[in-house]
Amino acid sequence: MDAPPLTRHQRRRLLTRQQLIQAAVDLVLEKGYEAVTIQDVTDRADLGRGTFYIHFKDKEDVLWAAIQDGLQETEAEAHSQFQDGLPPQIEYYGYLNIFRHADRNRTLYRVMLGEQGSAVLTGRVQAHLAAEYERDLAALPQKIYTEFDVPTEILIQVVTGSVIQLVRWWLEVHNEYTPVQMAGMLYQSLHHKKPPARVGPSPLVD
Amino acid sequence: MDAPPLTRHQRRRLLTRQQLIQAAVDLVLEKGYEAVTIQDVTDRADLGRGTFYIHFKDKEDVLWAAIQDGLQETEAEAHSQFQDGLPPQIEYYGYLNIFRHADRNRTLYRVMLGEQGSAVLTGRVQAHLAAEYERDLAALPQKIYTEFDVPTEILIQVVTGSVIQLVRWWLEVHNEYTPVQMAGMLYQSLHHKKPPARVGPSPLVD
Amino acid sequence: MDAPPLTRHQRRRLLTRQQLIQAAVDLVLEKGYEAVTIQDVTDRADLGRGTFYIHFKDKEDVLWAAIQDGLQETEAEAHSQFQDGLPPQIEYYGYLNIFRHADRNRTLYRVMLGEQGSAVLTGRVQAHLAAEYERDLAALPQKIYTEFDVPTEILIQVVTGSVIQLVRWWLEVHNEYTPVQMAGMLYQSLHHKKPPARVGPSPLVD
Amino acid sequence: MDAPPLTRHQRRRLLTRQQLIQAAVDLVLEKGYEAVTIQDVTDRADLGRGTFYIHFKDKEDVLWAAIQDGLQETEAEAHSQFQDGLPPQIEYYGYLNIFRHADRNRTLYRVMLGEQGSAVLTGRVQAHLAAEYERDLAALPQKIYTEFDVPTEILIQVVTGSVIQLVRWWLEVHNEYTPVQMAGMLYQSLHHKKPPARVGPSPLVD
DNA sequence: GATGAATGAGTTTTCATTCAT
DNA sequence: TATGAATGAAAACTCATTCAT
Repeated sequence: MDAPPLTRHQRRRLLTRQQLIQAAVDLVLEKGYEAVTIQDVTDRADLGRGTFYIHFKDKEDVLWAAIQDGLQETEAEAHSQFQDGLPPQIEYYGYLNIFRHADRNRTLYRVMLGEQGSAVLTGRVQAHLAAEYERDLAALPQKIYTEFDVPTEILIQVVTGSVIQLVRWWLEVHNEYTPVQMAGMLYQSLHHKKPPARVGPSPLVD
Repeated sequence: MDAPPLTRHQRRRLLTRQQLIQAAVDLVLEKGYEAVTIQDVTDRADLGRGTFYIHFKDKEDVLWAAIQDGLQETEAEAHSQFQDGLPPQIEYYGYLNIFRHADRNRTLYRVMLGEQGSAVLTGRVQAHLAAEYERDLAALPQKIYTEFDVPTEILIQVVTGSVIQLVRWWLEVHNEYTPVQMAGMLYQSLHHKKPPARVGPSPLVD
Repeated sequence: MDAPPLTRHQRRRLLTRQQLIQAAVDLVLEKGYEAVTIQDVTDRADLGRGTFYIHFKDKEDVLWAAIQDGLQETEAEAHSQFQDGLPPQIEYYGYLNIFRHADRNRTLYRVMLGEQGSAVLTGRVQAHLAAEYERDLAALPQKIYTEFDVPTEILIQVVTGSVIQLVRWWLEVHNEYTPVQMAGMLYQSLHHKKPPARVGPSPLVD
Repeated sequence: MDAPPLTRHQRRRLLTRQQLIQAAVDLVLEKGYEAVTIQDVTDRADLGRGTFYIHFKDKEDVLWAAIQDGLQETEAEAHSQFQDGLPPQIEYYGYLNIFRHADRNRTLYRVMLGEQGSAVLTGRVQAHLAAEYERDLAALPQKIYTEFDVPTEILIQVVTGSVIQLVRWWLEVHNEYTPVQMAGMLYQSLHHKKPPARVGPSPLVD
């Protein structure tokens, strides 16, 4: 976990890569996935045409790189929060984590999930979330939702479908809801229970 | 509702149009929205290049035409069913109607909702469903879901997100669930109640 | 063998094709095979960029089309000459036929055989000549050259190698030899016999 | 002829150069002259991109260097053989020398003469052989071939064309002929005489 | 209305080459 | 000397669209 010492060459390479990713994400949000060309990206990043191909294969490749960075960060945050035991109503905190991360990375999330993005990439994000959710469910001691005999695979689709659509709507449509409110409303809608009361000063405050 | 008598010319024109729509939908499912070209479509439909432009403006235009036909048919079916009063658990029958129609138009629904389609078009489908759902909700005498103080706009996102994702999953992943089972499981997941028991021979049997 | 009546469309298509072939051959002679681009060709033929791809796959494709036309014509001429019996010293007339045709199609032959052309295409020409020569040898009543027990496959290489190199040299280097002289000298070199004397007015005069 | 003592630096430099030449020749045989890029060469030689330009100007430059090495070696061998007087049927030994050297450098010769190579380079090889042959002819006391009054310049083309085509064929097509057999058959074909009988143990045995 | 040859703008992609390390 | 990231010019190639028939 030590930060590996990077040569100047490597640092330069990494910077160029980040510039390309940033330019690609911004442009997709502005013009829509299909309308963005590789040339747009290199122009925006102020790099030579060929430089793109040193780092990425095509448009999908850059964006998937951007998305993976985002997903990884979300997960890392989630896992770091619950190192000493899971609270009841764990799902609520899962939702909250997603809304918070989306709030801090609005551009990326709109590209990941929105109409400006690519159906293929959104599909991959959904599949990724579904897999992660399934893993988390399997790790839980008590089974949730099972009172209704609905198979896990179905529940996963319902939850991921709801979450993704709600985040998309939240980021696209003008509204004043906070991440805490959004997570609470989603929790209520799906679980038919009040979300945990906010008590005292907390690291989870938004 | 009377079938208007068509001239030979009109019938020929309509046939050409249908051939283009069918070719476009099939090709999008096979190669993905982005990869399909107008030439692909006319080649598959066995028509001249220019013929396309007599009927449609561009790729999006044909597919949106296909989708609108599909959506219109789904709604027509739904509304014809409940002409003499709404049953309790009306939502269940709404879900069921969608799954049934999707079952009979698998290719079209996969193009409408799946990864092969276009994010823009799927977005429009979602917006369409959301608007329709909102209309239906407003028309209902009793408010549903309101016990939890979740605003309608949020509920609409949760429901449409769930429905779309579940239909998508159902059509893409191999599974043996029937439309009745799917609607039932979705109803349970969202409403936390058993779906209506199936009683006797019924026009709603799948 | 009737000339098929061509529609105006087909005639136009054929003309465009010929324009592309002519432009390609001329340009290869001027700049060399490798240096010629598709754009050069369409510019020279005064046609749109994309038109090329309606007719040909790539550079090699146009040139091979040109070459095949040339080879076909040479063969047709040869076969039309000897319809009523083969003269003695038949090889001489074969050589003569080639030099005459090359003389009338200097540009094409220089592209086919010369340094400006492509090694791949020249290889194909050689293979074509070799195959044709083998066919002709097999059809001859008396065997030639066999006094030395050199296998046919070897002789074919010696003859085609000599012919091609000699035609190439003749077309590239400034010299005043006529086709009849060239054929005579080649015949002497390979067969160690005087070529047939030229007697009286003859359709074979150059 | 003394081996000059090389510094460590010079030895390293020479090795790099040889690696580039070897990589270039191998790649041309594999993919064809046109398809090979400088990057292919440096990748295959496991060297940095820029290194190429320290040693060579371009693709043609490396290959011509390789070819010159080959030609020089062939000539050196030829001249070392006949230091104490020319045998009769000297041409036979010239042919044999070429086939032997080609046999020991099959890859290089296929690149030099074959379809995978460049028409320009093959042209240069032919010109080189022709010049050398002309020099050798001029040095001979007795004139050969002149019984037929064929000018030397023509004979040179016939001989070099035959030799090159025969070597090319021999290396490309599967066959079991030895260099001695090939030289003998070529000698018979061109000179219409038996090649010299092989007598006793000899340094010329293959 | 249907056809399909021709168009040429727009993109992707490759590659030789440079240059700071 | 060797490196390899970056460059950007140059080509290939595709495709939507037009238009004469």
